[in-house]
Amino acid sequence: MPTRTRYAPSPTGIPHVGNIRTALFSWLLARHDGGQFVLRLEDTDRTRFVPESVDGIIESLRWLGLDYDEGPDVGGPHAPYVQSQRLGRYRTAADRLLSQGDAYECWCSSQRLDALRAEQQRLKRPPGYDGRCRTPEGQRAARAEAQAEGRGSVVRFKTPDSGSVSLDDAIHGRLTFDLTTIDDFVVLKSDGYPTYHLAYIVDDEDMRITHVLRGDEWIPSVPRHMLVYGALGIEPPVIAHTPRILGPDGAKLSKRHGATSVFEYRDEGYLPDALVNFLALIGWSLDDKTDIISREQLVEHFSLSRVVKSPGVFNAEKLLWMNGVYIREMPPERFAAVAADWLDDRLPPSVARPVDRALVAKIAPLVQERIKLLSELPDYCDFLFRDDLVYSRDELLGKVFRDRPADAVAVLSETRNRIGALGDWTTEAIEAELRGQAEALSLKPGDLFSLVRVAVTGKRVSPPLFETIEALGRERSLARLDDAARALQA
RNA sequence: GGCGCCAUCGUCUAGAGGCCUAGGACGCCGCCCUUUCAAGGCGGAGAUCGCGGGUUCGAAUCCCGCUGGCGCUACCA
Repeated sequence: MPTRTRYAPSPTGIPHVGNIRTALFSWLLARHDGGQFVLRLEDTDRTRFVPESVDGIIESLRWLGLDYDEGPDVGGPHAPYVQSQRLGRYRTAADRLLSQGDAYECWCSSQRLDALRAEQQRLKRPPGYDGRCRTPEGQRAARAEAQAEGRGSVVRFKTPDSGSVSLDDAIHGRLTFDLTTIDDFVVLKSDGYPTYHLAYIVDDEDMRITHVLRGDEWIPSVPRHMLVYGALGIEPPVIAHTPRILGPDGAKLSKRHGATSVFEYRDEGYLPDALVNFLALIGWSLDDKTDIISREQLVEHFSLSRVVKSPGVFNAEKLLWMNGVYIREMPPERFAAVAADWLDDRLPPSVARPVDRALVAKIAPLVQERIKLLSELPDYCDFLFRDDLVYSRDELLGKVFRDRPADAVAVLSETRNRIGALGDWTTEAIEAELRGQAEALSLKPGDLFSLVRVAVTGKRVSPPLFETIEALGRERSLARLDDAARALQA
């Protein structure tokens, strides 16, 4: 039987890195085993449904490279892959439970249920359905009230009053639950939609899912699920409860900890491969020393047996470091292409589009080894693509020329003349000339270079100076030296 | 309150009785390299393996208890 896993998010918002990590594990497992990965939308809660989130889910998987073999937009042999389009399947299952006596119709109002719960809490008793509709008399009375008020019924699973059920979790090992504390739970809502407890089981069975991976916040629901599997005569798939991803304070990862959606990471300039690598290592490891691991290696080595049980804190600094590693490891041509696209998107509108790809190709290797985020690109090299530099007098002069601006002007003009007279406009020639000038003026090389750097780039931090000047070209470089000198005289 | 899950450096983790005077990585601190910024190299600090009992010649590793953190406790997933 081929391994089939699925990612079954409910379309209620933008994909969260926590959910995505579970999706990643599911994808890795399917790919490792040469099986299939399925996308299914669990949209049974009409009150929380956010239509746009469907595109977000699909786009986030696409961006991360987690391709699926079957899903709402690509179809497949078990279509439809959207729960709201499969209501008949759940109705059939619920009817079977009803006819078998494993479930019953419950007509209790939500007001009664709320009041019941409040009372139970007040008495410090475990909250739970009291079973009113479980008895013919109770049910008759409740139905009469409901029909008088025009309310419908739900289908409730009849949980045994005693005994226990257990699951051999692929990550946690054997989990056993005492049924005495489990109340009768709803499997079909009054609007005809199923609850998660019924829907996922029916769908996984229909779709031949062999391995279910989900967050460990689902563990408390396991006994209910085991009961449903049993009543429906379904052999449970392998079930694995994955550890959760926490924020730095140990609480659930949320917006106040920083970015939580994969799109935020994409838009900040993280690389999908870096995020995949990082996420894979929260809760899973290859060995005692591997931290940079390719997608292919991940697929080759992934195993549920190496997934840990304990929750992991999202270490944003490590992700940042890792992204830098991935940027540096990109083939230079590829980085240049990515950089050009990024600059096209992010450079100020005043810069002509599309950006000069040849220029990008020249500067890209120099910035590639200095940035950790693609979003640092514009700051690092915008000076190459615009000529409207604004000089800060303080930055231009620095500490060295602070009290002698006239000297700085003279130095700038000499630099202009020296490199203007250069025969070869090469990095080597420019460097030799500037070093010669520094020596002639008995200036520390760094002091001269800083001044020239700000003049040419407008910043104190830039890619290496000589290469930068070469890339800028003779004409533009000379003009900037002039501009900077003028700015100091103004 | 009830039920449950988890527990190794600040963080991600390695560790499945002796290989551990607990390894790697991020971060942090030095030094080196250096035209800025990075990157890189070298070195360092950092965990009495939550606590207490057992079992054993020997425990981070097995058992029990405790504590702490977290989760669930909806006609949400």
